[in-house]
Amino acid sequence: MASACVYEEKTLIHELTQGLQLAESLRVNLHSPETREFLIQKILSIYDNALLVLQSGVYAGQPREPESSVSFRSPGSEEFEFDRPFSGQQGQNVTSKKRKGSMTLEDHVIICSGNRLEDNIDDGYNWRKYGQKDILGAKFPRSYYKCSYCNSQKCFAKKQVQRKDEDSTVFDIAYKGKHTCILGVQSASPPLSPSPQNHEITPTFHQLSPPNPGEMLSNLRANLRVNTSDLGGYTDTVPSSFSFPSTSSGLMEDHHQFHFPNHCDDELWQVYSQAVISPATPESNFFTEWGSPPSLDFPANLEPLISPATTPESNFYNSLRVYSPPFISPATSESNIFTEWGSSSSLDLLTGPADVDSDFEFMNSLF
DNA sequence: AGTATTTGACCGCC
DNA sequence: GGCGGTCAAATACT
Repeated sequence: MASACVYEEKTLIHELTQGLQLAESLRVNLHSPETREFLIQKILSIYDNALLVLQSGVYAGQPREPESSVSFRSPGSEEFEFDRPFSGQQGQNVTSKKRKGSMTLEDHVIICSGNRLEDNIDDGYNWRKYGQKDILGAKFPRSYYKCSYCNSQKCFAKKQVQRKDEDSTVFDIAYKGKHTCILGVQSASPPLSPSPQNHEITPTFHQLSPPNPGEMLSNLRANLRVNTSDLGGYTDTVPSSFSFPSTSSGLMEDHHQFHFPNHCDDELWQVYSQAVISPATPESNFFTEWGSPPSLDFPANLEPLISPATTPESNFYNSLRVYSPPFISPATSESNIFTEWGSSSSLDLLTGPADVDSDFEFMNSLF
């Protein structure tokens, strides 16, 4: 734990230092709306990351008591279990005294979705709603979803979606169980470049091994689509759906945050998505071996820049930042940014505005 | 007609 | 007994 704390401290310092630099850049670039917005988002993300590190308790040396539904556990903790179907549907926890359905295998995601409806939150999997419940003390009901392939493929992945009281544009999504379906994964990741391992989530502890970065981004590429059909109206329903692997594995509880700046109200072709995933387990040091950015086969119009976002010595998490020019070939009418990651990765993804080449170069220079 | 969603009832944990 | 999670019949949608 001591060494972990050192790493976390370095991560914090790195993040905050970067935030400082970005704030400085912001001051210099106040005149450029796009750059300004980008920098603000980056700074906010950095603060989010830093807070997550602090809140996780590992930095402070003492595990945080799980607050409400967000908690972090390591593979070594007792509550870490594998390959147990979610909920009491089968097998009903013989030993656990916990409330039915309160299994700890969860990924928690907080989504700032602008004005999107929860229906529009597309994480790449196919879900069927099977219940809705008013929760005591919550302003909005909680929706319960299960994988559409729960019957045909015995896939017991589930998720709960709850709109936040404080901010109705924010959804707290709890993923439980893991996808064992093939179709679900395939639909989530259309195989542009077929790679069998991309379409299967192996329900074993091996999921904690680092994903192949190239693979990861290949999936990302395969699912980068820009919605062109819904952008016509300056409506408040921004069509920037996104995807994330629902349950990286269900092996640990992670806390991810997604921010969806709602810019389409103002600028038609500006599609801006940013995802920040911050694994919380101190053991997430699987990616530290990424010495250099993976070689990627991105189409010319995507040409992302990839860089390790944290210092190599940081084992708390690593991020991969992907910047892509704004006009990702709109082959389909959906925006679907999908990534696949292990439990301990972090991925920043940003699709920039259309006419900001100079800003883009500037952003590139930041990393 | 087949599929998805809604919603009241039920179950089990606390 | 209260509450959260799930089931399943009814309903809506395609």
